[in-house]
Amino acid sequence: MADLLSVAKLAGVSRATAARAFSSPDLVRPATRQKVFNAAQQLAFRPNKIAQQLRSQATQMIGVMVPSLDNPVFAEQLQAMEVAARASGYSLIVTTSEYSPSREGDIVEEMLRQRVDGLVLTVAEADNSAVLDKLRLENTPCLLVYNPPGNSSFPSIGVDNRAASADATRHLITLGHERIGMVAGPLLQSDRAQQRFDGYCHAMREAGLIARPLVEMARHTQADLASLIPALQGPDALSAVICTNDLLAISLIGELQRAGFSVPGDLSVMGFDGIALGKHLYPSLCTIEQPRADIGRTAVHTLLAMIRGEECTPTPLPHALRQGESVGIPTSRKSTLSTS
Amino acid sequence: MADLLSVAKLAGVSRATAARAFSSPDLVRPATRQKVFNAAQQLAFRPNKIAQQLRSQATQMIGVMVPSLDNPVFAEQLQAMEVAARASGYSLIVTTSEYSPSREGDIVEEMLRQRVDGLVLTVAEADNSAVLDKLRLENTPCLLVYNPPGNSSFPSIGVDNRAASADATRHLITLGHERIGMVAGPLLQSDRAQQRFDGYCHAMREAGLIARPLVEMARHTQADLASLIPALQGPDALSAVICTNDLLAISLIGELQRAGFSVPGDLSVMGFDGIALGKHLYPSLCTIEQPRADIGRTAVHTLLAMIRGEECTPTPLPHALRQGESVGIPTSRKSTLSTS
DNA sequence: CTAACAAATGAGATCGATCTCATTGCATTA
DNA sequence: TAATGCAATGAGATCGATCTCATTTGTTAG
Repeated sequence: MADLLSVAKLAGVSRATAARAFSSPDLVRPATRQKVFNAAQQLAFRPNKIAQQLRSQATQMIGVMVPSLDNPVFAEQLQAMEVAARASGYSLIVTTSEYSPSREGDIVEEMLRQRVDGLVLTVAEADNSAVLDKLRLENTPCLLVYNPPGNSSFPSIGVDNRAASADATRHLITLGHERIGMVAGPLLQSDRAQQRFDGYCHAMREAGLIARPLVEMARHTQADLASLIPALQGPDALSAVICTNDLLAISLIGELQRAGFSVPGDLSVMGFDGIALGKHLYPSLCTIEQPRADIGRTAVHTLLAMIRGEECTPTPLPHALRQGESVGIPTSRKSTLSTS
Repeated sequence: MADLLSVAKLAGVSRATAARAFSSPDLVRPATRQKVFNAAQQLAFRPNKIAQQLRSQATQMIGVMVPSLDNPVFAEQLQAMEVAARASGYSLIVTTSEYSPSREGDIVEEMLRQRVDGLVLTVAEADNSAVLDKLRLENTPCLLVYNPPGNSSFPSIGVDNRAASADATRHLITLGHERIGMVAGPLLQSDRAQQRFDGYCHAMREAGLIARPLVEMARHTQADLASLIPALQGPDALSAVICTNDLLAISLIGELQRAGFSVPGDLSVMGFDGIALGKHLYPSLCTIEQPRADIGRTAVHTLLAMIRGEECTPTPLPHALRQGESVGIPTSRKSTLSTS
């Protein structure tokens, strides 16, 4: 590959002049400039970013780590990040931790060696994370996404999980539900799940209702109906559940229907995340919508500000309740209404 | 950040020895090695990949371009690629073209400047692509994913779209469907959609049935029922449709159900891609499963082989028909069966 | 005890672009 | 014509790691 030196030679100028022709054209006489450009064209010169990065001590690269791209929440966030980064001249190095804290460490170390200008991470547990402990000692700007701000001492982009979950719960309560449960993946799989459970408990208590224990599924994004069945029977049977993520909710709805239950007839189901697909299902998924694209964009812009050396204290982004057909009026209430 | 030189100084050795302590430890006397390691530890030395890359003329980075991460097909492929790449010591620079050929050009140029060791691309149209024309003149290894091999002269990883689509069609024909249609996004949005239509036409003709014209939806992954309604009415009403991708199929099913149609009662719907979610819906999505993770892994391994200088002529990966509840026996046939 | 050879280490160049500082060139003015 | 000044250009150092080649140290045999 042709380098600047060969371009300079062909143009009959020094490296310095050739470099200037590109980076500060007005410092070079038009005739000279043209000679350089012609030579560059002829040799198919392509500037070497590696050399620029070494010289300038900046890579214009952002390191991104998400748990998994198999979950549309992260993929959709990443899509927005990529567009925003590119618009600012930055590239993304994308990695996935597969929810494994040990991999988190290796990945971040690798990115630091690559001298990324900044990091955007979604870690398993922000409050108890070896990676973050290490990063606190570094001076590479670092931003969390989806992880609740907590004590991690890193700026964080995302919604207020606790409030959002409480809103979801209140929505069900307003519709007349009283026996509401929460369904999650393996316990404490993520700090967000924990916060969402807190929000649920809070809203239940607030309404004078009793919060049920978390119903744990074996997998993070796939429901096994058997674990839930007990809670759907007897006098205390749930009339509604909130799932800690949309994929879980969608698969739960599928399982319920396949088993002959009606949604929302027999059970109202809410999700959490607001992945795009949810809108197009039937019944459409009632869920808490996290502004995924907005989160991605904001993350990039906030990180770029940090890289520029500005102080940043991001505020939580607004969540929204997305109405959907997967939630209805509880059966008991319906009969009450019809007989009144 | 501490560099090798300061480590060398602190250890009281030359740069060369310090470097050797890391890259070829057996060339350095154990005692010296230890001195270097101690100094490195003390200064929190972290090797600078940029310098290594400049020196070695290799980045251990793969440039990846997909149309959009909003479609789980690409996200799931990318997830597998990332894991495979990391396992081989490579990192991914991830970009999205948003289905825009002009952006494809900018993105690839940017990656070439970054001196990625190789490229994995999914382009809009492989047979008529400005980017690929340019890349043919470069010597950066390049691999296509999902794009049919065609005349692009680049190795390509993916399934045989034509055969897969024909298989889907035959599946419906075997069940007794005769009035089968195909639903796609905006025409020729991608070469794959075209091939899938070809396969459908082929299988129809083969069975002595008439292939219907493609039903085009305004958007690539979202169905608008109105465009399809005409084809569902009259004596020639369709009994089954194949969608060119799963998202389209899922949203079509939702729209149909919402409008009071039964799936598969009134219309059988097949998808194409095999995204994970399809299995958990009710009705579960009958679809052609592309081995997305396998495609991602194979892409990485094939590209690495190309980078090593090996010749590669990848063969299409096997697709599979995934049975699902969204497809059933046609009503007419059902009555025939029950009366016989 | 020293020649001969191997092991260990160091000096300096290299990868490609860019920055600083010095120098040349040209024009304007006294 | 010579002096002053700015515009244009070049020489060389720099970023950090590594490779080649030369040199030194250490070891063993004669």
